[in-house]
Amino acid sequence: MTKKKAGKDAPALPRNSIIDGDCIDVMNSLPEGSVDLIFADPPYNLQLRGDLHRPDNSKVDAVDNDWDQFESFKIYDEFTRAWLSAARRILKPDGAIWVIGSYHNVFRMGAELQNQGFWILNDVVWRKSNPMPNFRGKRLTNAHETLIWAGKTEKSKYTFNYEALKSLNEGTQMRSDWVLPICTGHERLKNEAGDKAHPTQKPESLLHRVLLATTNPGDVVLDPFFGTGTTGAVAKMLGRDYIGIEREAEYRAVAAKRLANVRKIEADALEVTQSKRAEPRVPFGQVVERGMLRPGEELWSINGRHKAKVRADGSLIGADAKGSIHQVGAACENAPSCNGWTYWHYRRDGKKVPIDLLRQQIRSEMRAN
Amino acid sequence: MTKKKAGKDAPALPRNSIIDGDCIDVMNSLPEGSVDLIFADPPYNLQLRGDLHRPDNSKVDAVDNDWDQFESFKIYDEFTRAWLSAARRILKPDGAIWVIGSYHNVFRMGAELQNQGFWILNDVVWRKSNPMPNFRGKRLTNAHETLIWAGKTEKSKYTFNYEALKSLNEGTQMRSDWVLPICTGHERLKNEAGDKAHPTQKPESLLHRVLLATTNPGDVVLDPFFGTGTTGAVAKMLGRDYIGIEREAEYRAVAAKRLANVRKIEADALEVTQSKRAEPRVPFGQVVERGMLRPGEELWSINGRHKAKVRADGSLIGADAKGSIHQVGAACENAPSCNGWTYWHYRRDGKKVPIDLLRQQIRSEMRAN
DNA sequence: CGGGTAATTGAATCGGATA
DNA sequence: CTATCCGATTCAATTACCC
Repeated sequence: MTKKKAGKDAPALPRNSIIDGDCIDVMNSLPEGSVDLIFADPPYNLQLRGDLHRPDNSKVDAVDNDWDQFESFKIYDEFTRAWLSAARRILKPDGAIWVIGSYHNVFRMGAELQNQGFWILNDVVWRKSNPMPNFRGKRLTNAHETLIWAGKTEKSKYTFNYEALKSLNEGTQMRSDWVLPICTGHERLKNEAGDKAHPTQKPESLLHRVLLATTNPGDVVLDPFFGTGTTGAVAKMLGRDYIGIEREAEYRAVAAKRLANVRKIEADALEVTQSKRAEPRVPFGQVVERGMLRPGEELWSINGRHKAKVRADGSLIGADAKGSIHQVGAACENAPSCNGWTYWHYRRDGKKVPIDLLRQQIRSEMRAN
Repeated sequence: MTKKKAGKDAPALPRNSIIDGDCIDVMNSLPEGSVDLIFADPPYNLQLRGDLHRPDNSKVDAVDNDWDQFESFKIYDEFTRAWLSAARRILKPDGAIWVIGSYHNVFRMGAELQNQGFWILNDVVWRKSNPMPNFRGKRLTNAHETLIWAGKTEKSKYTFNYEALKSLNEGTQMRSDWVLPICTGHERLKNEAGDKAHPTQKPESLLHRVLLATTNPGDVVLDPFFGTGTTGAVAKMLGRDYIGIEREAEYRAVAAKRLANVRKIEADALEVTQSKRAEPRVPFGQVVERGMLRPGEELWSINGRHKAKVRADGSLIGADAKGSIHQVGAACENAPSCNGWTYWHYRRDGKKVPIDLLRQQIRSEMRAN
């Protein structure tokens, strides 16, 4: 009989399977110290009040599932403590965990990770390239989610494939902010009725980066909130073993079907070609924020016939119009449109300088990283 | 004895000054409910070791081997609880707070904000365009810090200059991820020895965006960890009043010198793009009263599919409904609500004109008095 | 099949004044 | 406190539809 770390009733690790049940119970039944990586996307505990409509009067399909309802922060904290503790037990000593959340829950998860002795390695920001806007104009567009990457302990010799991520990032060090689109189109799984199969399906690109960065082929990746199985699909594709835990039969069915169709990809095909980065858009407001032009300063038109004053919010106020550098320029010239960047000039040392020079300066700083 | 909100020893609010002392003591001495906005950049865990006392008042030794991680968090949490509680007391009912931190402390601050009843409005990622690289290649480049923006309570009617931020972003609404460079160059304050005057000086561009977004001219902005006074400098420049609390004499001296040299920008450059919500309300009945539309005249929906007749009391009567311009519009579109001003059009010279034009005319007459 | 336009949709803590 | 009414408010990406 082989020596094993778990109690005698602990089953062998059920690699590449989807387990039915509550994730805390299931994890407690698995052998201690047996999993290389855990990726967890738990309920966010959104506290939505009424309905929300878009400006075109269509209704936003909210996440109102029972599994996201908690009575209080205290109840949510107890839930977090329980599943994180169960997750920690089954991690190998050099194992690591990723959790993802929004401001509703991520601070509580992060604090509890620290309380339990996990060692935070990075927090990572998933910057969504196409987030849902803020329809009422009452807050900032909620354009990101936060991931936390933590080792089981401070001493854990965690896996980090530095070079792989560097090449993913066109040869420069991967940063803690990742720009990736949300999961839409064909990748978004639908049920028979044609509706989304799961309200919060994550994009495969996100898991691809996580698993490429922090696991090796053959590693065991466990996801306690498996949903429709994005973690499993990417793990299988990348030659890692997965274990999914999911208590909703409907999600398990979708995930099982999905996983059956996933092909492991060849090692040489793993290299991903990143799309070329477009020249970053620079709003004129940044020129003001950065103090390159001062609110109240005057700009002159390229022909010298018009002037306008810079305001603190990056808008201009001219003789007859106020608005963006483009709008006010167009109004001055009585033209349908105008490139404000080349139209407006400021004075330095008696010379007229196009504001586009300031934009170029910002862009070169951005490129320099 | 008159009833007042602050304790009897509470002084008047010391606007535009830098106060010497521990921020918890100082805030507790200020009048309750008197501050519009708090911006706080508290010290991190590690930096506190030499400065903090344990709950039993024994001094924490920086090189104390008994200092374990758990106790470190416990003491940091007590510190966070104390200063956040003091901050909350002096906020106006509709006040708000910003805190900034990294993964070392921001999760604990966020959780405590929620525990105390602050209502998180957004978490904001300051994405550094020029971060320090991770030299050892063991983790991701730590390229961001996290800010949390929270109202004093869920019900607080917080200030948010939506249009101004939209303007800063050249016409599209501002997102929760902000790309701004770190504080370097001539903006970075140096001491006599030529070293940086403060280890974590924040860029003015960051404060510019925060204050432009969530305060109005004349508001009181308090910073309990004032450091070299970036919050005060930007507040003064933008015509807001500041209160800085700082216990290190060296930082206070640098901040005082800095603030003396800050010029407030002119009032007209401070004006910011206004929301339509600020415009005075015009009842549709005024349009009829003033004879701009005659009772009996027909209006057409924006899509041309519905019509309705104007009645003498400023209500409409359509095919299936009667009532206000908004109610009849909503009924026509089978929508939960409708802005009748932009929905309904009248005919002049064969052209369809939105009735909102008539409202604008009335408003401009009101402005002219 | 192509090209252009319209429609759909996404982890959302999304009013405020007046009676 | 609740109920009612006015009226302000969206970005990127994909898919569907039409000619």
